[in-house]
Amino acid sequence: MDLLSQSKAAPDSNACVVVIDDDAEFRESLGRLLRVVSLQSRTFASVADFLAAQLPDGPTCLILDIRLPGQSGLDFQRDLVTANVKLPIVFMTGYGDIPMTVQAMKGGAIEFLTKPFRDQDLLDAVNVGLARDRARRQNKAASDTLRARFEVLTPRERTILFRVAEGRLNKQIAGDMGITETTVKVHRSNMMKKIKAGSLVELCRMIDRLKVAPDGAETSS
Amino acid sequence: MDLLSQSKAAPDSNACVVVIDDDAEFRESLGRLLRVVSLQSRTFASVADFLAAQLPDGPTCLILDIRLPGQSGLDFQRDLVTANVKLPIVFMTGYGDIPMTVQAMKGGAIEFLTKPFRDQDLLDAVNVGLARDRARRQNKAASDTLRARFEVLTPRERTILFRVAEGRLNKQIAGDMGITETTVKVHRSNMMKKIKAGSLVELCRMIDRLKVAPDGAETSS
DNA sequence: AACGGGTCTAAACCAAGGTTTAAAGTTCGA
DNA sequence: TCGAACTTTAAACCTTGGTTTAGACCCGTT
Repeated sequence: MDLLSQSKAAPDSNACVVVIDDDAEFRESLGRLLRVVSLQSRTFASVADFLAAQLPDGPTCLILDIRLPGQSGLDFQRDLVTANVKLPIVFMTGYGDIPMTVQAMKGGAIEFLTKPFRDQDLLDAVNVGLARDRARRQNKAASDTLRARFEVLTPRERTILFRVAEGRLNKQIAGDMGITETTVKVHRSNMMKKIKAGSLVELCRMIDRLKVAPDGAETSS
Repeated sequence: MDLLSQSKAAPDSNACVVVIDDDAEFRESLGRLLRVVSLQSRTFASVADFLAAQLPDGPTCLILDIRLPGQSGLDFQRDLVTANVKLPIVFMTGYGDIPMTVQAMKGGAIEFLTKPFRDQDLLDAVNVGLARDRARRQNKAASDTLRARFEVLTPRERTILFRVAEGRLNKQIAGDMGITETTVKVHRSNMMKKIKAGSLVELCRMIDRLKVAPDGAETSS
């Protein structure tokens, strides 16, 4: 969102492609290819090297070789899934087989390319990956601000929030909780202000978003 | 997900596994295996044979050979995706390669098994497929009844429904449409009865479901 | 021409939501 | 112990939502 942010079509200001491959020449070749299409890239020889650096803060796509010194690409993918890190991954390999491919794709890989591959195939996959990560980040950002607002609610305000989201009336909520309707109204009013919901339907959608993405998970198309 | 898993939870009365493979002996062998775990199956030698029959009406999972007389398994998958038929597919093949695998998995396949495979691997995949189809059917059934109710709404009732779902007040809707608040209230009331929404939050969720699944699509986990 | 469905409205009424003011009890940490 | 945050309530008031009754108009079909 800066002054020069994507002049017009420019898909991203700070998108970054991370290449992990143990072949130095190949890494450089990929870096050049990406530069041609105006994509930043950072290259590493191993997973360990990548982990030693820090994650880019913009939309990111991983290009991973399957066979790597130390941890393999597939192992790394499994770790990322376990750690709930949803980086899009494009796999490359010279020595792949079908079970590896299935595992990679089940793990959510964007593409599984066998070397040698056409440059365009890689670029297409990277663009899909970046688009997916962009969408995921926007989604996550929205969920995070929502969660932050939810955190400041008092216990009473939270329970009333959920009752309201169930469609219960103030009167019913008051009965459920053993307090008066006035009190419910006060809590409800404070809750709506804190969570910045302008209407009941807005609140409803906020709640549903909170419930769907309890820890940053999401369903990308 | 073990061999006897059905005996206890009995996940389905009328689940059906459809096997399409040109090897008659193999078909029969699969049929026996499925019968052991109490799964109905129907076998076909080709896609054409399957299409000539009619789709089972319960939860279904397809087991497809890649290489088939006539249309190949991958072609058939592509057609199903195009036709928006979301049957879960488990692929089997004796002569697969990585691009095929990638295409199949991108197309939403549950599994891609290379012959020979372990019985348990197939059964696991079939159970995942059936579970997914079961969930999809439930989802679709709910969306369908909702859509049916939406269809009986008059044009006025529909526009008011959407305005309400945007969080607009009766007064604002009246202003937007150039009619009185009383009229809005009447349409709104009739609309709520016809669509069987007991509260505003219920309506809100109904609308969101209609919008998310405009033609039976859905996001399975 | 008669009928039904859809649209529109007024008037009157009741229920539910929302705000404000003012006050008081609890709990917990500084 | 003091203060801050949380919780609770009454009372009064206003807005919004929802229903009913009764009537009117338009339009297409029978």
